[in-house]
Amino acid sequence: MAVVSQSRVVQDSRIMMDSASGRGSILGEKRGGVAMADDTACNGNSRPRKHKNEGFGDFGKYMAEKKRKLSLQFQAEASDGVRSMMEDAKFHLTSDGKPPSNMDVANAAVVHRDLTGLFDGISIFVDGFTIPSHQELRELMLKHGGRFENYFSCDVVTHIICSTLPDSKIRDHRSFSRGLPVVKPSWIVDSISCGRVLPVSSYVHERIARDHPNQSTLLRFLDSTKEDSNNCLLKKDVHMKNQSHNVHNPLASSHTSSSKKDIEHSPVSKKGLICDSKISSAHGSGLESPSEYARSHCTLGDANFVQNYFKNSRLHFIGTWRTRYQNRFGTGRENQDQQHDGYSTSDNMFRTIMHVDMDCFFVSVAVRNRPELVGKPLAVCHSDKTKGTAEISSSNYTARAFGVKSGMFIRDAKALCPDLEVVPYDFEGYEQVADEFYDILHKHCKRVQAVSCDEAYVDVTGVEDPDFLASQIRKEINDLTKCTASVGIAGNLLMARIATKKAKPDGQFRIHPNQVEDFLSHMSIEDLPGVGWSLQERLNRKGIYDCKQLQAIPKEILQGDFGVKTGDMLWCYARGIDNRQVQNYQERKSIGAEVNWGVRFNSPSDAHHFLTSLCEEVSGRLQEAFLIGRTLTLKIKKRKEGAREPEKFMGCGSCDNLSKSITLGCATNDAQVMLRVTKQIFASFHLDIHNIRGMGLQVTKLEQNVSSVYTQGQQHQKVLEACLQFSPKGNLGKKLLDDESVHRSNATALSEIQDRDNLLHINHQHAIPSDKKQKSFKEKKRVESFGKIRKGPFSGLKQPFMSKEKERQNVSSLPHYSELDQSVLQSLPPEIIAELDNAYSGAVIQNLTSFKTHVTGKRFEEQESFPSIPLQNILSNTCNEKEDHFGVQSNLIQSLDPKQSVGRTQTSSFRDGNGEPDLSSLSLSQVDIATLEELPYDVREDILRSLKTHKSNALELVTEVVENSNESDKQELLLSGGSSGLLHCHQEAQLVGLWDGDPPKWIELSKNLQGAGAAFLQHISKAFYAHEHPESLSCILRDAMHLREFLMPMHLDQAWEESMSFRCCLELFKQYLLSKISDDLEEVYIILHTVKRLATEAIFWKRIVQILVPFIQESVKDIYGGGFSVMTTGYDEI
DNA sequence: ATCCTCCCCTAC
DNA sequence: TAAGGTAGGGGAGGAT
Ligand SMILES: Nc1ccn([C@H]2C[C@H](O)[C@@H](COP(=O)(O)OP(=O)(O)OP(=O)(O)O)O2)c(=O)n1
Ligand SMILES: [Mg+2]
Ligand SMILES: [Mg+2]
Repeated sequence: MAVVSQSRVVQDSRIMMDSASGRGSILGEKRGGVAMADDTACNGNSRPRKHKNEGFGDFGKYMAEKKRKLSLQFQAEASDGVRSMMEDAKFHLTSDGKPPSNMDVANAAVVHRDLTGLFDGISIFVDGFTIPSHQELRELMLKHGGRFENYFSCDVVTHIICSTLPDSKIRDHRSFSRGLPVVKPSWIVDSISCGRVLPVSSYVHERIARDHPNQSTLLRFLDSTKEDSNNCLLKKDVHMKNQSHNVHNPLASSHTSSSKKDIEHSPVSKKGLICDSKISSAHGSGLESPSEYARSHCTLGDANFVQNYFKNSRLHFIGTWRTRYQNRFGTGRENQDQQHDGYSTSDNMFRTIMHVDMDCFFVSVAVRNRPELVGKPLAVCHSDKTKGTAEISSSNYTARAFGVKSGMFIRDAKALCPDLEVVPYDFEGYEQVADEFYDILHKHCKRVQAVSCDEAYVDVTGVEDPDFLASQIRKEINDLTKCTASVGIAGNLLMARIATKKAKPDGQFRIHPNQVEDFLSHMSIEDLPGVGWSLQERLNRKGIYDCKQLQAIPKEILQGDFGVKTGDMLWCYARGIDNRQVQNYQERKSIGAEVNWGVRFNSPSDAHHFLTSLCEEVSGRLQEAFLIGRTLTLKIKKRKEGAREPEKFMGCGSCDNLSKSITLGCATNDAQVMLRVTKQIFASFHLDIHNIRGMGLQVTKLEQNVSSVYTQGQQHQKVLEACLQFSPKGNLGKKLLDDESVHRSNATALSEIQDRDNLLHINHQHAIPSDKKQKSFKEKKRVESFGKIRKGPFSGLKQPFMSKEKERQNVSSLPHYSELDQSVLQSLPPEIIAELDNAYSGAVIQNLTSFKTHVTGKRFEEQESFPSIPLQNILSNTCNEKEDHFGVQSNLIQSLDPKQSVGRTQTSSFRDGNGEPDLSSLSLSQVDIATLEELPYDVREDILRSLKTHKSNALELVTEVVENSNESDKQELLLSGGSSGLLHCHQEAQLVGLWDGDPPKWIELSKNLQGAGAAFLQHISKAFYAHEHPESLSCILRDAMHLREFLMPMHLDQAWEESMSFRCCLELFKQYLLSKISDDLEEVYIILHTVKRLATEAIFWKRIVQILVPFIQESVKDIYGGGFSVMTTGYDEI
């Protein structure tokens, strides 16, 4: 089931069409454009400065340092009062807070010998995740006379370095390595240790060596041209680990913000914008093959283009900053009051809002320790070329006096200000200063809304002297970061923001309520936040230039002209009204990645490779956020007809934007699933790949990925199996078999499973690839899901049951695709779909797409992209079963919700119409809790999982269930993690009553555990015994903390979230905290904060917190009522 | 009315 | 030579 919507061709309004953008008006009002049209840049005496590559590549080091600091800081707080231990801890730390790394070893060797020329003539390109890291390898190479290439070019690079090689990488290297040796990083480390360059032979990756023995030119050609490259995408074993999510390093600037303001402030008058002569004369294809240099810096020359690009993109840095911030400081959602949305929602309360923004942030960071630059006009930019098209990221106030602004091309900036000095990017510096900045803000107030890495709103309502607080904060920022910040203070976010503008640089400004009107009446509309290039144009066209004029327009008119909300916004803002609240936390609604620079393809396989990178990138980000999503949107920038190679180097130029989306029946974060869908969308465009200038992938309809922890993993599998196989009288079987009619809902819920059985036991075994041993965790999960489904003993109920005999017969061959019930297919979890899809080489997803497309009456324009199997086959084949399937399901719905007869829940709507059996289309409110709670846990779990659950929805529902449960059920349900009832499993049974006995049961249990949490458990076991009479977990924890660095699982295997040790840790805390909630809330508080601190350092703990906090919060709510928050902030306040 | 998709706009 | 990303708000228009 997939919805495919039709694409539309859209004009790009954001990225300026080079200098030609001035023509935007031709295209109507949605033109954003800027551009200094003047090509004849002044040839000022710029002092060329070698900055390139100096500022980046070291982000990891900052992160390590940050980690170390956090460690120490944590230590100080966690062991508070235990000074001597703290000293101990410090003593144990190495310089970077970790055990000595390979690099340390290598460095140690250097001390003894002069190896500065060791790697003379050797130039490496590092591919993917390595140990030592990319950055460390770079340093090692540079230090020892070698070269380090950020981009792959077979002309320069002599060795490719990489650690682990997923299949996909092998393929990449075949086409990209051009016969160069692909060696392990230890070759470098060992060579340094030995003081000579060791032969690569023992460091070569065998698989590449085997697959790819010194490829001849001919072979290479064949390899890269065979449409085999297409297939290879299907087979890629996607490993996310070497993604670039943690990377943040880079530079860049965009034309983006140049939109309105640049026009306004540009020395070139608005009407004076000049057409790009190249464009106006363009008649040819507009396609020029990139120069050798360009080639090596675009998608054509770099197998890891996406990753490398992001490492250097400033916009990527600021765009992804928020995620890193939340990972460090937590979501802060605990502090969220109830929301006031909208600009005009009435809110009587008088507030005091502070807006804090660093002055010319990137420049300030660069200048921190370079006093010699003070006073000069400065800009942060990748390039210092007088004719360059690199963008200015930030300029200082001296340079701004010349008109130099963010987003401007360097050549234009140089034209305005020939003395402009360029300083390089320093992404780790920005990250560090931002951390310090927020540390200070958090220290003063817990209601902080992070706008960006250099900017935040703070609600300081109730503070007696906000001006003093502002000066205090500014001083602290300046002292700590050596950068200046400005502060605006007012009664709402809008006015505070405006006040900051007035305050800059290095100042503060307060707008009292009675000054608002005065202040605004003199203000141009484009200075209103929210009014960009487009709105400004539209307003100007109506003769409106300042707020006073805007105020004269009745709200209804504005709403008619600009839309209800926008009109409201304009009306309110013109009067200084803004009732938005300071929001600590905002739930993420989409995750995406796009690249619109350096994108050039020569063959479909280039494009497919790029799509693969995008999918891996997005999949990785989803996984890091523990999210899955249902809708994939592919966005493509296509060279506009007649547009030439852009003026901006490797830019996308003037483009049409195409976009199309597909909604899956089941949310996913699997790169392979995403890739198939994405490739399908891509194919449907039928583009000449030469015209593609940019692509992006976005995932929406996000849900929390609970399945990775409980529902679809091994545990759940075992529960079901145990229940079905060994306990026919257990909940599940009993209710069903004993009393069908009474427990109809049970049966119907199970019918879903059963239907899957019908579908899957035909093929579940052959669907499992033979090379299981190298299969990923996900693969394993799928395998087990199949196992679960085939075990169903309820086959006699309604559907024909396939005997074990027949089952076996079918092992060797796939049933014809048309034998599969499409409607059942749709309701399968993504893992299973992916598995089936693999077995049918992509036909499943393709057909799900068409199925839904047909059913909803939408059509693809591009028929060819559609499956070869006639729709009738699918429908006719499934007709009978569908009746049952849907009928049964609708029974479930009805029984769940006897009161409501919402259209969707009616039987008929399931039978006819779109035939969508998707439980997820139900809203939670349609589910009758009373019925639900009668279900056995397993069934309940299935239903909950089927329901559309984003974030805490599932939890809320479960909480409701819990509230209505009897005490023992409640305890059990709670213990099992909120949304899963897994305690029947014998393994799970071990996790019950972890604190029973003396010593508590977990001590014994932890002895036999391995994996992520085992080290932690064993350490606190020791701490437990070290205490004569341990009175609380918090004191055990505190004493164990000085060994904290050993408690941080560094290498999590893929199944860590389901490992016994992880679950044991989780249960340990859950059960303990539960027992403390009623009589020792302080203990609960301390524990949660301690764990939350650990969470800043390791994903293991982050996950613990993610599960633990909402869970405990709910329980606290049960006992103390709402409004009682266990967590105040992510960083200790109070 | 309300939802959904496909955009555009805005901000950093 | 260069690194034009990311996410939310919201409007138009169609389906229900
Ligand atoms: N088009 C843009 C806008 C901003 N930034 C980066 C560089 C800025 O330093 C940082 C913060 O953006 P601000 O809007 O706060 O601008 P500055 O801090 O540079 O200047 P100001 O003093 O006006 O705040 O984001 C960028 O790279 N490109
Ligand atoms: Mg700033
Ligand atoms: Mg800012």
